[in-house]
Amino acid sequence: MNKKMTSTHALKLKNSGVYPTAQRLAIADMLFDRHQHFTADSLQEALIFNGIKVSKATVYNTLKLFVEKGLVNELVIDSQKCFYDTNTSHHHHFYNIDTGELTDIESITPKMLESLSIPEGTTIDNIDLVVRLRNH
Amino acid sequence: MNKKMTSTHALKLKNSGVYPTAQRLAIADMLFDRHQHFTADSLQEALIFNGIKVSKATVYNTLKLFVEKGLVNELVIDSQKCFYDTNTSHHHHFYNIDTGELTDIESITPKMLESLSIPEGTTIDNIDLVVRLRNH
DNA sequence: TTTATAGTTAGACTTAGTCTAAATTTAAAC
DNA sequence: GTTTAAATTTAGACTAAGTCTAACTATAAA
Repeated sequence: MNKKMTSTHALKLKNSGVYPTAQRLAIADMLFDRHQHFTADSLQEALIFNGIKVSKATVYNTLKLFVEKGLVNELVIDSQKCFYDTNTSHHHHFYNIDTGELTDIESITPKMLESLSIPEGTTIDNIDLVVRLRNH
Repeated sequence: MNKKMTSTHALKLKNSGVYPTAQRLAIADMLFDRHQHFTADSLQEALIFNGIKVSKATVYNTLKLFVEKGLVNELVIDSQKCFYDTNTSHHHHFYNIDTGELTDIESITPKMLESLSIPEGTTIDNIDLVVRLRNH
């Protein structure tokens, strides 16, 4: 498993113009095998749990770099901490404020918004739509 | 101006089940005369600028209370700080990540999303749609 | 007036994230 | 292989937003 995966990830980094250092590869290995949501903190914990020691500064630097290069997306879901998503396709989110659970709403269209079907046992607290602009 | 306004705001607080203390009224006077976007910090600065001394704890407590009572809305626009909005009607936002400018998109319908007209001189960086759920 | 309750306060504390300057790694040149 | 230069990583100090606590103050009710 590891040999092949690692080289795949190394290639993925190189193709995005990211020099594949040991730490970046360790982080890529943690993230890119499946789509997932995580925070800087949860990522570092997972690394440490797997015996990989990476400093906080490197975790933050690497995430910033991966976001710049389009390898992960930044999610503004909570005002207190930043979430990341390895699913970089255009999609949206359910966020359960009681459980903290974050799940994808794949390929929503404006029409679907009208009759959005939500997970069982939950009610909508609010819907936030934020259009982030840049000056050009 | 002040006598009438103050009593209007006192009434507004009472109607929402908020006991109108001096500090809460001072905050209500700052906020409710017009719809506006603000942070806990900018609110406290504005109060101090107007010679009204209110502690940080009270600013946070009061905002939490006002949110609970539906007098202001909490906006998750930025992962670093919480924005508030005195416009509690259902609407969405443009957020200019270069200037920090936050403006309303009033009464957007799913259909309007398809052909959203954005402010001159800007491009869309991303659109985040978050559906916040509660367990019931 | 007293007493109980609610609200306010300063400042210590927490948490997420940034910054800095030194140490390490790597690539390239010799 | 060594040396050198550039990029990366690191620990830990620092910042900013927000929470907590325990003392103090104001208010309401008896």
